[in-house]
Amino acid sequence: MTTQEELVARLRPLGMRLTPQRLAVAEVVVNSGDHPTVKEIFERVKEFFPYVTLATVYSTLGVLEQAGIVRELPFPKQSRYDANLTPHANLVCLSCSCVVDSDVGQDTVAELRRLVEQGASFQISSQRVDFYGWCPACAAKCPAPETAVPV
Amino acid sequence: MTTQEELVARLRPLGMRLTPQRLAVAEVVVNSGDHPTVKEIFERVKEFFPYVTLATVYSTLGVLEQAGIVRELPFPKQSRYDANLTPHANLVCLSCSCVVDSDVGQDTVAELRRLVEQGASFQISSQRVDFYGWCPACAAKCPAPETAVPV
DNA sequence: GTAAGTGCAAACTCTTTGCACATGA
DNA sequence: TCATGTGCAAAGAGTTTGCACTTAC
Repeated sequence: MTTQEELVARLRPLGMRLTPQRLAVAEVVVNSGDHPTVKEIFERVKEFFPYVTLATVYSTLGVLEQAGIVRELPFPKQSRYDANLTPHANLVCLSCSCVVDSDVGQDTVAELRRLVEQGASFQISSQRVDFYGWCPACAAKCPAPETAVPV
Repeated sequence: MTTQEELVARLRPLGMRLTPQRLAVAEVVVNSGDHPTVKEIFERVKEFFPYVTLATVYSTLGVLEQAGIVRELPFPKQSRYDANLTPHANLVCLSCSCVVDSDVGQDTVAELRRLVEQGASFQISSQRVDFYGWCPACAAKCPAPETAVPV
């Protein structure tokens, strides 16, 4: 949980203008355990700023991404946003569409990054690691279908 | 390099109707070392079928994805398609936008998958691993910018 | 005070859908 | 033969842009 004060302390040095709307967008993404879609971010911000528009949300997300605070995760039809930029894996449920960070594998992702950077002579600045499948709740409900297409 | 005959042998058992357009789309994606965008696939298929439409290309890509031949890789603003469904890492250049498979790290990706599947009790059916940065050619041209946003 | 941000509306682009004609099996 | 695919056109949806008013600094 990141407080508004902590967020301000983090964003101020970046030179961006801090408006209440921007703080709200940042707070929503940073404090969302899930990886919310733009529409979800919009809805959550609207609870505090009923007149906020999608244009402002998109604009702010772009600013926050440039500042290195969040990153866009394009999915089919829409993007989600992740505030965890450290090496990790996302778990994407093909049944309920929930997306959460895996709480294991971070070291292996970091190791993979080093391996690829050296072995492929490719200068890496960031990464995205997704695993698609079924979360425990959905796996319990229904046996895995034979054919499943990633979200 | 996959020949049309090999593709037919692979697609026939899947029960899908084999039209020349579908074969052309499949051939383009399977034989593209890069991970072409829908528009690029469209343009390449048009060399052989000048009257093909984007609707047919989209439809065919959906069929091929359901059949487990290709997978969609959503990027900001557009999707690319990958015919390599085995565990591997993609290298995405933030400068020239080229996307290629890493020729190292496959074992580590597979190991990471096992690790996550066991540790997170998440039933995995597929994965996407991207590293964003600068390909050797672009890294040589320009020093890495301080701030870079993933494609 | 002024450069930059917001809300609103329109525009843009990628993707999907509906339908008549064509075709693979 | 006939269920399914194709081409064409229009619609849908996510995202971006333009602009007058507002605001952080």
